[in-house]
Amino acid sequence: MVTLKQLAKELNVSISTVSKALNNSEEIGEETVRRVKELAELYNYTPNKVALSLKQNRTKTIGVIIPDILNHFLAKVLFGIEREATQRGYNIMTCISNESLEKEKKALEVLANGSVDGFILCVAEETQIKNEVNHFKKTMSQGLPIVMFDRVAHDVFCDKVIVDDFDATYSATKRLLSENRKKIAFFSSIDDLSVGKLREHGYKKAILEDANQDILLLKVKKEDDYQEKIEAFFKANKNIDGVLAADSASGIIAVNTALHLGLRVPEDISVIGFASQSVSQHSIPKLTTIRQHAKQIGASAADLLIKRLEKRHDEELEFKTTIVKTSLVNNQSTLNKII
Amino acid sequence: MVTLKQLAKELNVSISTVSKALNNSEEIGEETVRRVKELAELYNYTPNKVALSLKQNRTKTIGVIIPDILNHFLAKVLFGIEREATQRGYNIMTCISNESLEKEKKALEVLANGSVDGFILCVAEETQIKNEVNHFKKTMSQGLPIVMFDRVAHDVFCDKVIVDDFDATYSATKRLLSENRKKIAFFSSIDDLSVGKLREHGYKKAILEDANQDILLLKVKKEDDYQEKIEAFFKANKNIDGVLAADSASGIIAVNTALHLGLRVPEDISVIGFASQSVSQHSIPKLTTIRQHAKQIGASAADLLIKRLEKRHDEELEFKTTIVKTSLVNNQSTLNKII
DNA sequence: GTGAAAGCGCTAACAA
DNA sequence: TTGTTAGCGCTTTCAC
Repeated sequence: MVTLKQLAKELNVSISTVSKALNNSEEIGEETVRRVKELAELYNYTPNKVALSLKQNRTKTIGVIIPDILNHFLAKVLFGIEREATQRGYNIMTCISNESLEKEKKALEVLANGSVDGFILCVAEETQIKNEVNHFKKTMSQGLPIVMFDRVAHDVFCDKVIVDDFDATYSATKRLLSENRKKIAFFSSIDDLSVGKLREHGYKKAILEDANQDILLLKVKKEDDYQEKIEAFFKANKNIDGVLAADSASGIIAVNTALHLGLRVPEDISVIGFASQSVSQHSIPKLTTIRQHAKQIGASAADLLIKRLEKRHDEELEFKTTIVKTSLVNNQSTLNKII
Repeated sequence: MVTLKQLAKELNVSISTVSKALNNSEEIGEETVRRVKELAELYNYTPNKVALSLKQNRTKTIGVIIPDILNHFLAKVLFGIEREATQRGYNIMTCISNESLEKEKKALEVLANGSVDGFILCVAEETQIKNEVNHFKKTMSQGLPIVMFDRVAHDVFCDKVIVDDFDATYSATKRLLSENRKKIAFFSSIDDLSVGKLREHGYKKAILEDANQDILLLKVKKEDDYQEKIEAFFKANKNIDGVLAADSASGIIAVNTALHLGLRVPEDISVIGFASQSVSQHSIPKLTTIRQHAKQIGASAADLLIKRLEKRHDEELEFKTTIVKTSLVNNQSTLNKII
């Protein structure tokens, strides 16, 4: 990499003259500016990012901590973050916590040494289970803002971007009820997560308060064979005519299992799941899905953080919680709406 | 962040003493070392990463350029890269090229200003179509090593990690032939990619040279409705009894479509696809899949790059191409092997 | 055993 | 209009 020093030497001017010329300072003569810019162009000069960061005490880099990059929703949020950040001149450093509290702490520490200006993160499962928040507070007290998305720690005051999980499953369940379904089950492999709990509550509210039916839960563990579990559940609970699936896999597998058992979808049984567009094609009929608008969640999170990073120092900025509404994409695993 | 300066002031010693004490230099007295370390501990001192980078002229950061983070295979490679890098004390800056040559160039430029010590990347689709390689060469000539994985540019001399795509589809096709299949089709939505071409060649070789059957290709575009296309293809080409799917979606959809059309899988038709473990569960029977060991690909790529970054300056290191062998996971969408 | 000083590449206040 | 200087935080050589 060519430096200001080298340009200065070659042009027989001082370093600061070169610097000012390149930054279009009014101070420098037209002719000099021209000469400097020409040589800079020729040598493909770009300011050294590290030196700039040191000088300006900010890196224009955002630390992103994701629990699981293989989760399609989280990957999509990352995509949204990256796009928004890039557009606004920020880079992202990505760490994967693997749902582990220890790794999450480590990632915060490693990046809080001047590498990044702030964090966007989704709280790890273990962290949520243990309800640990000190590492977040500590990081923020060091002057590094945090934006949490999807799974958030309620006891931490920071910007947040969340999904209306409760409303989403509440309305989806009502949707199944409007098809006159009498025995609606709820499948989940994420009942340890804050969002998993919210989704379950939405279902329960609709079932108990609006329909006076019984709750019917299937909780699957990540290491289970979903197909086996779901098939066994269908066999143990006859006449299930509706399924609401809280995670991305069990909706598709529910449809395929129902078909496998000779049921007609959606005539005999109606299924709604949380899934991406691509995964919703993995069943015939295609799965009716709750879309979370992951990209927009990512973009909003990046926007909130960058706004905070770029506010004037004297300016106060209240912590904000943005709710990104889900939408229901009607495919063929449900009937046309009746009510 | 507390700095050496502040510690020095508080301890009434010089900055260099503090620095040396913290770095366990022999020069400094035992007692001083103790005092310094105590205060550093108390204030939670960590060296400023940016200052270190500037001083040492290396960032311990790897730039990763991924064409599509929503592609499960690529996300998994990223996972492997991140893990290996973290273990070895490196951070990663992630950019997404979105399969665009322009963005790929931009990402290289943006990060080649001192932000990273080297790159790991998978060539964008547009770049492969236009066969453009100058931006890679330019980056390398600036002293930034590149490691390419999966889709590589053959005209660029650098470290590479690739999959044995040709062998994988060749053997998979032979596997179908060994089940005595007489009409084997090849589904692909990635025939623009280097790996897509290799996979097609592997299939063709087995069909033409080993079986003397006819080639039967279905090429799907990303924006197509896969279900429609595949169903139409099955209807237009009766008696297909084997499918080899080159991308991650069409295998699953092939199984589900076959079932939907009343065929028995694997009795009437046998299907093999490229897919992850989780996606292979999206059909009943589960899809027999070619596993690419994405995590290991990522880990190998990171290893190659870090080795190069950490070699002594006088040391020569030849460019290396690592081939990560695929393996076939036998699920129930194929018969038990006959031959 | 400890400290002063230089320097990594850059910007900006101040001097000329 | 241009140059000198200080300083961001750190390591390291060289004096003391």
